[in-house]
Amino acid sequence: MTRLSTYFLPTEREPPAEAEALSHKLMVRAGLIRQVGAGFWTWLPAGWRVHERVVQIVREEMNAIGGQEMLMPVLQPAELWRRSGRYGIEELFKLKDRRGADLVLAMTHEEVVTTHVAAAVKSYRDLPLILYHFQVKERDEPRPRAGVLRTREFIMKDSYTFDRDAEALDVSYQKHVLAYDRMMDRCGLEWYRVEADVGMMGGTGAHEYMAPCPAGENEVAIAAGYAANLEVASAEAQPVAPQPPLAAPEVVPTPGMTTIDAVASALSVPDGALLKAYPIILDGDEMRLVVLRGDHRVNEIKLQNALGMPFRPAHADEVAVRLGPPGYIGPVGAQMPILLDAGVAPGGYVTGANQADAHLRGVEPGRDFSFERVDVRTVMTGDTVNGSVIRIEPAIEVGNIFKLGTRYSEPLGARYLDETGKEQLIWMGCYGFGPARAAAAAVEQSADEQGISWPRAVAPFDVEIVVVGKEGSEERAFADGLYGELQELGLDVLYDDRDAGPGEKFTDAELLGCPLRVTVGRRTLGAGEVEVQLRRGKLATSVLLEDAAEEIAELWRGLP
RNA sequence: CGGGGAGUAGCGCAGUCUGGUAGCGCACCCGGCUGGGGGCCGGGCGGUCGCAGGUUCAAAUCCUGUCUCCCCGACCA
Repeated sequence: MTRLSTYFLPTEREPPAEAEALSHKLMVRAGLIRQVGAGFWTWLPAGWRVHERVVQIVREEMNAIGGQEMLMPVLQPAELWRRSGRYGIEELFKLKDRRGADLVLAMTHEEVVTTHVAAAVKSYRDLPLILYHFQVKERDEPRPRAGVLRTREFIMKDSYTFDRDAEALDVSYQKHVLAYDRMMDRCGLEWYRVEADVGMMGGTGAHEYMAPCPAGENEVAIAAGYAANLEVASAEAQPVAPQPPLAAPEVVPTPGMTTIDAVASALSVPDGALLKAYPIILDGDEMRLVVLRGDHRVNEIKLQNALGMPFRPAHADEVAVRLGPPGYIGPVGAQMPILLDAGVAPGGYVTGANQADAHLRGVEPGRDFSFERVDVRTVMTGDTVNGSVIRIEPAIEVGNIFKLGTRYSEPLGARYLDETGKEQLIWMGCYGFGPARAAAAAVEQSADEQGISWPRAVAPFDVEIVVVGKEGSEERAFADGLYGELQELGLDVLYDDRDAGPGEKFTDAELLGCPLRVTVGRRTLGAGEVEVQLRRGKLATSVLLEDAAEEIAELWRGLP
């Protein structure tokens, strides 16, 4: 029953005052979603249709690679999470039942699915497996934001693969690459598959599926043939003008100049002619000096990955005691290992002199200090990969695929016997996909001044019929009939049969953004036609009354 | 967690400084006109001013506490 006169589609003329992101504003205005609390959202009927269309696409692609759909509970015993070592995670909602037993609201389902597999799988003959489900996930996010883009409760497709070894895991992973590529395409999104950080939980490889748009929370570095999350991106730095070489470093007075900017402008050299020293403390209280070009920034994720262990920036007093006055430190004479960033080309640089109010000029890496090469800087716009220039765009992470390895099979005891009767750990992968984010990304990428303009595959309805004419009129009668005919042709039709003005109906139709709008009014009816407008580009055409439904369906099939 | 902002009718807001009958636009309801881009006329409904305590003859307004929401940052296995 999708006559607008009886359908729950509360549209708003104005966006909520607190809304910032385009998708947030439009999805609320169009009557797709409503907020319940910080990070809690209701999907209204039309919004839920969008969500379910995305879900169906994901389901079909998962089934196509041999995925088996199931369902696991959100509420789980804390014990499982203690066993996997994830009970301490801040974002995990924890609660107690009436008997005082500790429970959690699951944020993903590795623990449960691995437990089942551990119990049931005995032999290499039982592998591989691809298990998945759509389920509510709960995360106590520090800061929910932007409508359904970042919420504390959301539905996610999670799949888990179980394989005999790393090579077999690669195969399962590759299947997911294929499935995910198709899901993103079918949702009508512009997207990139980017290299991603594997995070603290380890793992042996990860990609994220990113949909570029202004409201995105992630940044991706993109060049021809290259795409990576900025967190892990790597590229060639833009060169800086070489400085005249000196036989040995030379002290230059720089009173009060403790910033790159101040020193560079005092010496009339570009920022990139300086070397920046970033002192860090490792676990065992060891100090290291990370050295990179003055115009570059340390990427802490890359640095941590390069170190293979956590670190923290050194405090000012530690620097003063072990190296030199903060603001004037440098690699020359430093009594600690030096990590030199890959962005530093051979040549002479200006560095801190490890004494107050002085810098050194003509410092050459290798000649004046020894070092270990690392790649720990944040890539910038204009850097290059294989000669092509990097650009950086904000993007929404719609999905991610991740090789877990034995991270969960080990603590949860998921093992099997191989052909030789030897016990082996199962190799796992996990793969998430957020339908809500896919929907929001589609809105972000396709909206215009009038509202949403859905890709055909995820629109709440295929066609919206707008009838202009009062109850009992010839226009109404024709529109009523057309409504039925289009439905019989298999289209999802929204029929605006409200007793409202044409302006209001057109405005609402454009806000909701169904791919086709059919207008039935006296003007065209008299001419023996009805008007069909494509939401994208607002192109209007007319079709003859006799076979209007068939022609409209034909138009719809040809849409992107 | 740090910084900033906001809670008054369904939505968007004014009123708070300077205490004195709670307002505006849109939406909604009734009647009529209109019928291809939020049209017009007339008449209506709707609010414990986030919550609790305090000051006062009197509190949306002043004081104290508390809850909630938003934005920026941190964070986001």
